[in-house]
Amino acid sequence: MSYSLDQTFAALGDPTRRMIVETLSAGETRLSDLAEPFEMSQTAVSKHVRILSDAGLVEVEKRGRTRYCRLEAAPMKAANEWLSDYQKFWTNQFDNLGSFLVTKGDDE
Amino acid sequence: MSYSLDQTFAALGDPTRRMIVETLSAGETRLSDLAEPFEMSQTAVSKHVRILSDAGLVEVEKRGRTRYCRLEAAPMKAANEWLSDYQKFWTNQFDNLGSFLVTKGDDE
DNA sequence: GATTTACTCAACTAATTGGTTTACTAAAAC
DNA sequence: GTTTTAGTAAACCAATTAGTTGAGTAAATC
Repeated sequence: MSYSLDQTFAALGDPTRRMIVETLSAGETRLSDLAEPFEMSQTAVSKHVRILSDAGLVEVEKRGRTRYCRLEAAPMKAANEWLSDYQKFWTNQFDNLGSFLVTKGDDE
Repeated sequence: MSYSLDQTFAALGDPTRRMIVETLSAGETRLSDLAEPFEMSQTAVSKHVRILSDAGLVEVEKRGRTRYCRLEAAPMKAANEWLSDYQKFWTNQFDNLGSFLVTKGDDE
């Protein structure tokens, strides 16, 4: 139910794996089709998918001889929420001295 | 100006570094003070800060013999936006078949 | 039933990571 | 001016990562 932010962030810190996630956002995809666009062996892509599935970001289902992969976005929610806590630091550029506290409750 | 998502996500995929970010969100902190709560050498913490600063997440300023660290949240914005693209996959639990396209434009 | 397809598993390699210690520099304090 | 403080830099180590190849299995096709 709760996957670690460690695994989620680390899994997403690789361009191949983010590409896989992007592909899967279009819908369920066969492992071999996932691997096709990459210039690396299917074994390598399979390992990436394994890391994503260990992180809870991908579900792999075996039907016949084929592995179907689909996105499981739940862990991304936690990552997104963790990041959102820092939104105040990038929306306005405060002087990074905690001065944002003063503006708490203001409307624009 | 644009730091890589690779570096941002990878940097945040470590609990020590996320703790450092959390600490820095309270305001500028000396490197030695950052290191204090961790059960590892200051050198190790210094390396973590280096990774955060390479990722653009932390600015280090030398004043006298002391290094002052402060949060630079800008790269987190990009990471947050990347994640937000997948929000539709965790807000309602669609059957991961792209069926959300049908509901585009619905209210609630 | 032989062949092809879609994979996994195991073994290996090179590079990176996360940590250590020891030695050094530079600023501050005594 | 000696000592302490705050830090870096270099060398090292063990574990992990990102890839490879080669062999094997199980399902589909011919």
